Amino acid sequence: MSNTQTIKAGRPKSTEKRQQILISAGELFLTSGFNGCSMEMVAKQSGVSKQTVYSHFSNKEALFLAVIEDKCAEYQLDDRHLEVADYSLPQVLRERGLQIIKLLHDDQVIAIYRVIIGEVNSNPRVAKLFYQAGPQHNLEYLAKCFLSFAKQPITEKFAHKCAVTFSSLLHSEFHIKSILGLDFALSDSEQVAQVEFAIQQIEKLLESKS
Amino acid sequence: MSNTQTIKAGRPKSTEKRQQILISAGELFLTSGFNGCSMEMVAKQSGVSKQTVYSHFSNKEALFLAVIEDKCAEYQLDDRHLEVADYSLPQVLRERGLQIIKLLHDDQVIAIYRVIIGEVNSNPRVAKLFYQAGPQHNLEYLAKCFLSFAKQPITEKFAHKCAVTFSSLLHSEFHIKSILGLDFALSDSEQVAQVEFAIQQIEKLLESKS
DNA sequence: TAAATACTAGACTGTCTAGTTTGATATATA
DNA sequence: TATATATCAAACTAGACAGTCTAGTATTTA
Repeated sequence: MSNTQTIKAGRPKSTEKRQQILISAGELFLTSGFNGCSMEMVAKQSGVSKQTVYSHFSNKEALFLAVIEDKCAEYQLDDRHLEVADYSLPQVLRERGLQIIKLLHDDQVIAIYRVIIGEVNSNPRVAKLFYQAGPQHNLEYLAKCFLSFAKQPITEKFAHKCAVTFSSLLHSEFHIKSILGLDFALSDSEQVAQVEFAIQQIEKLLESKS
Repeated sequence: MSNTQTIKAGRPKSTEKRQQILISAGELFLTSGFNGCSMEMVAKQSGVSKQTVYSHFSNKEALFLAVIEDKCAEYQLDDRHLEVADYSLPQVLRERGLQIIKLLHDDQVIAIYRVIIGEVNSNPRVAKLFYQAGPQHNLEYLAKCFLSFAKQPITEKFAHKCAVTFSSLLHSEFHIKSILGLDFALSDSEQVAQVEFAIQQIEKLLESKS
């Protein structure tokens, strides 16, 4: 294999400019949507010429994809519960559950959902990428937690069922409301209550299986 | 009050044409999105001149709103369980639950979610209208069913909690997957199993309260 | 210094589309 | 029949925007 950082003659592309373009495009895409923002606006907001935008990203779709990849990385939750041996299942669910609810309350995250859904027809690949990096990864992680921390040994399939159920109960009704731009925000105490409720329901599910 | 069907001189607008425009615009909006279809395309597909489209709907947004209102009416579920006295709660939930899951599997319904979410920024009013006519109405109806058919008397608040929980369990993970354009479809037997699972969980919830 | 590439500013092309206008024809009421 | 409105077809306006091109300047390696 050749060097990934191929040495080229001439002036190198500025990574700062690339980063600035990604940041500005992120802001614009997430507030105005894919169609609602032009390459002109991206260039202006990043303090860069239009040609520079095109030199870093071959077209608008490529820029969109890069922005979404960037956002997925930025909003990745820590997957560190599995490494701590002396956690109990409720503790893990309590912590992770609250993290998830907080994430779903973030304006940027809601905007990502919205803009990706708005582009499903023209950019199905982006939707898949987002789903895998976000919701799916999260479900798989929850399933692993159930497998590791359940008192009774359980099957992978049942662990996944628990993960989906827990996740559904967390999302409750507020998630779709948030995406639809309606009033939805839970207060801090409501968020905690929602997590506790989900944990209770999951414990009943686990009991009925043992 | 004056007559709603005000008599006007001259040739009256054709209700058939109006209907045909609504149908064609519906197809186009739902398959290509709001930005993905032009008034030109709507006119052509309805076999009508562009001017006629504008004579029935003052602009593209008004047409969009009319289309969504139309679709909301078209996909309204029957609210007839409440009128039947000798239903049991599980029976009601079984029937209504399956109706809901079937509805969420309908391509048109999924497309409606998608196009409305894609237009939230520019048309928040449409999103609200849709939510009220669809998800919210459904939750309220479920809550009424819980109030009417629960064996033990329950509070309105708890009935609502049951409705939201039942609904969340039905939507499970497949709803967001469907909106994101990913593989999601449950087989008939999986649909039934999902409903039964939700009912079981709800019964546990009701027991723990009594 | 020479060759190569990045970057800028701005003009430019080609296309698309919401909405209007026009002038002719059709269909309703009185 | 006279009048009012609907409908059609087609041209038109006005603006937006993705992507290209140009010509000059800046920065890098060899």
